[in-house]
Amino acid sequence: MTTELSQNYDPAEVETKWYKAWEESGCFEGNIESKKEPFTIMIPPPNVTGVLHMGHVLDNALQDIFIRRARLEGKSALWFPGTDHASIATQVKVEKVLRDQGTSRQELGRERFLERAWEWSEEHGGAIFKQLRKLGASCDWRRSRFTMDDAYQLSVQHAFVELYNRGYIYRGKRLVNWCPASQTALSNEEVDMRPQKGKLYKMRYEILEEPGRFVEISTTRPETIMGDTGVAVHPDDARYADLVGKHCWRPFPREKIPVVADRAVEKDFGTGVLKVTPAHDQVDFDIGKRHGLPLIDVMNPDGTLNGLAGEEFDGMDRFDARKAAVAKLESLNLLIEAEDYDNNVGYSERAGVPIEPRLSEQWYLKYPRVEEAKRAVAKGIVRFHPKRWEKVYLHWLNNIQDWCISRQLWWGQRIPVWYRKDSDRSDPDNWHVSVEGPGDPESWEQDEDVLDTWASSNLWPFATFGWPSSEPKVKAELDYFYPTSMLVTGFDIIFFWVARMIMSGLELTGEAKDSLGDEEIEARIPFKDIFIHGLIRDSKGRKMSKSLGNSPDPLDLIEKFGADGLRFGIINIAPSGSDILFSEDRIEIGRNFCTKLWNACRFRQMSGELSSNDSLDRILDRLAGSSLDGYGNWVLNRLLETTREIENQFERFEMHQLTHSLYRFFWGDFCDWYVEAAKAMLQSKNDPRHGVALAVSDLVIRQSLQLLHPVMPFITEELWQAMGFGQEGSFLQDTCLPKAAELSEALALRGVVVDEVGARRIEEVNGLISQARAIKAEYNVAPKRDVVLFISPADESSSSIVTANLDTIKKLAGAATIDLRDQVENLPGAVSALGTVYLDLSSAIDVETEKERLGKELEKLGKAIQVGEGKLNNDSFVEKAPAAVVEGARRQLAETKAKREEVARLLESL
RNA sequence: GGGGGAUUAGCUCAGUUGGUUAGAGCGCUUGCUUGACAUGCAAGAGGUCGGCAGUUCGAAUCUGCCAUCUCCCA
Repeated sequence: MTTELSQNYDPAEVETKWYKAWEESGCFEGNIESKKEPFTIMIPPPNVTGVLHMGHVLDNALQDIFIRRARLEGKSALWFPGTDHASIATQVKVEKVLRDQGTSRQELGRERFLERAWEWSEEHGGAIFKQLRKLGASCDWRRSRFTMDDAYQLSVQHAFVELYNRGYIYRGKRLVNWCPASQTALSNEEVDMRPQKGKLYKMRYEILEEPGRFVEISTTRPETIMGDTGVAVHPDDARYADLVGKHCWRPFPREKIPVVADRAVEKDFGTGVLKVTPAHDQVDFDIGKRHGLPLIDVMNPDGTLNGLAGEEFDGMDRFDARKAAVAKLESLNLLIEAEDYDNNVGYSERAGVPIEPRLSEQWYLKYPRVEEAKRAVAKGIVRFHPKRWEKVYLHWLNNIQDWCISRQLWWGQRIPVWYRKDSDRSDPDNWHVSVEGPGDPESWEQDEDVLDTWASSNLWPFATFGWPSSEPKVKAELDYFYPTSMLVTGFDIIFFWVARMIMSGLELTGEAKDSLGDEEIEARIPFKDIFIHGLIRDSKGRKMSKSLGNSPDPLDLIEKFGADGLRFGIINIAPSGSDILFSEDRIEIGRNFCTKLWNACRFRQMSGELSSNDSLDRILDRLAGSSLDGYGNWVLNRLLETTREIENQFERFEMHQLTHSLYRFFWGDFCDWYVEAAKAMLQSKNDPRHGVALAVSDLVIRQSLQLLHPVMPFITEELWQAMGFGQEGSFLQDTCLPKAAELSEALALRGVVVDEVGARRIEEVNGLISQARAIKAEYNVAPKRDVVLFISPADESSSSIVTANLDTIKKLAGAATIDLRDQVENLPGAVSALGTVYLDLSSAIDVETEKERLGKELEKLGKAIQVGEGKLNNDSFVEKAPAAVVEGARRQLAETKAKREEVARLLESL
């Protein structure tokens, strides 16, 4: 079943064709196959209304690579897809639409708003799945889950109730990050610190006990003066020691407030005197607590000031209030100066407005299993790749703070708590917490709030399977697929998501227990390996954003480079660092590599029959009994090396070298050297080496396609079929990728022993060819095959290698004839490990050019000899270094010396 | 203030337990329509591996200090 390859590769056609065939055949479906080892990845669920961006391309290309590799290794692979409801992000978008339509969620009411949100998510949802298919993602689409699915919501409620009953969830009144735009609390992780150009105001408050004496105070937030309930200085600050215990006048509303001493005050900041506004700042809140200062909340939920701020400020926006407060200070002659000041201000990540520390009653989660979560990573039960991210993870866990999980939003999972009607909500006696709700609903009202999105997505690895249902299917699947094999995600959500999944997995996927042993940890963790990749930025290192317009649409890139080209390109530039600088130039390599692959196969098709390719055994049998030529041996040796290299990369999760290994071997070794060398053997069908060259090519191409398939699934599938490697109705991914050791053994079984020493000699032949080409280039001789070369071999064995490969050397160096001679005079020559190669020039040689070239070479060799001799003359090197290293150095030095002698002789002869 | 990371060719980056004369892609220069491929082929220029000290027979690699940049947390 072979097809002739067209002259050009058409990704669009090939990609559509194969994705359809794959999906229809069900080959992406992950099922329990008890004889196979499971390999599971849960997709980091994208926002339901999101569209594919470059970050998704990288993240999902990586997951697909691991999943497809697992299939080739004979595992039962499951890549579980789904989407996240993205509570605040989606609500913000829907509210914007409502605003544009002249209405608001408040006007619609909860029920109708939720209808609109569902409409929105159904209308825009699923788009990203179509895009992921274009990318080639081999997810088990049948299983796709949405965090707002009924079953998933049930899991979330169950988890809440369970954690509540186990004492991890409590209600608390404290300062939260308040978003005045969305009017909800946010967790610390949802707040971005952004540098701001602001003003630092210096003002003065009069001392109550000493009329006429003032204390100078610096602040960036004069609009909160009305909430001041104290003034603080550092206890060691001699300047103000006498003031502690006295009072000063808050200018408006005029009120006496105490001066307290507290270590939280920075002596060197501003005047060293801090106004304390406990209801509007975390530090002030803590100071207020220590000194018993009252809390005065002067702000409304929407960020306007309220009546407590005084009549003139009532209803004023917080930013206007700042100006008004400054003006008022000025009019009271209390403002000393206003200087420019750069500071960091917290912004709501989603709504993009400055957050407001605000006193509020919320639900908190005291994280469960913190100790075990640390132990899981410290002991290597859960492994980060690259490893350094475990430091970031552990550092966060060591400084962990309770998590505010309630959100004053509507789009999301409603908190399963009911309060007795018309009663005090702060009193737990009036609470009902359950999945089912109270038996007499008419006497209760449900908490209006929903849960933080991450409080539902942290159950993703097991809730997707149906946890905590006791259905046999759910149990069997969890038994088989959980813990999942790995997680692939960006470093930016290690806190948001990764750590929280680990803790919830440890707490919820088994019985409630005081502490967990290592074996229990191993059974409960959500995944064993965490592959962390960087974030994609533009070529100047800026974040990709719609407003900058520096974020390319992946679908455009797919159109331009092909999905395979994009995948190869993006993986190729994704190093293990934290940022990935993207530019189109840098992924061209992917498209070019596809073209190369295509053409190499096309050349193979032109070179001979493809009729006996349909199994590895049949190809190997074609090699049985035939003696492998030098280049065949060399390229098979490189094939085995490359296969081994890639095995190691997958074992170690070091993907940054993957494309380099594949590229170097297929392009740099196979195409550039083997195919070119084989052309000599393929010239005549009567050449006994003809069949061997075809069999070697087929073996290399077959194995390469398998190795490349995880990175470039489409083109490899197309070529696999076209080259006759496939069998009717089967796909590349259903085949078994032989390991290097297995392949080597299978070859040996047929009497083909790949020999490394012989391979090294071919490297030397290549070196000689390069030298010949270099001389020709130096003399501007066109690389045609009409020159005459002379070679004087370095020794007997070199002579036989050169002789054995003479037609290849001719072909690759571009020579009509090559004569072996002992000595050659007055011709430009270059020295290689195998001997000296000379270019026969019909005209006289350019002595000056030649002198310069050889002089440079001589200098280089001289330096190398100095280094080598220095080492070997050093007794302690010879004594202490490993014998192999010393031996290597000796051999190297001898070779270099011989070369230098030869170059010196050439120079002399001029 | 606390913690992480980076610094290697013009640019973006490899360099895995320290061991030949430090590599790749892009860019640059030169020459090639060699019947697989100009999305290509060949040759070449370009680096005192941020600085200083230390450990070692041997350091881009390990340790310390310094400098610059960067990210995260407060």
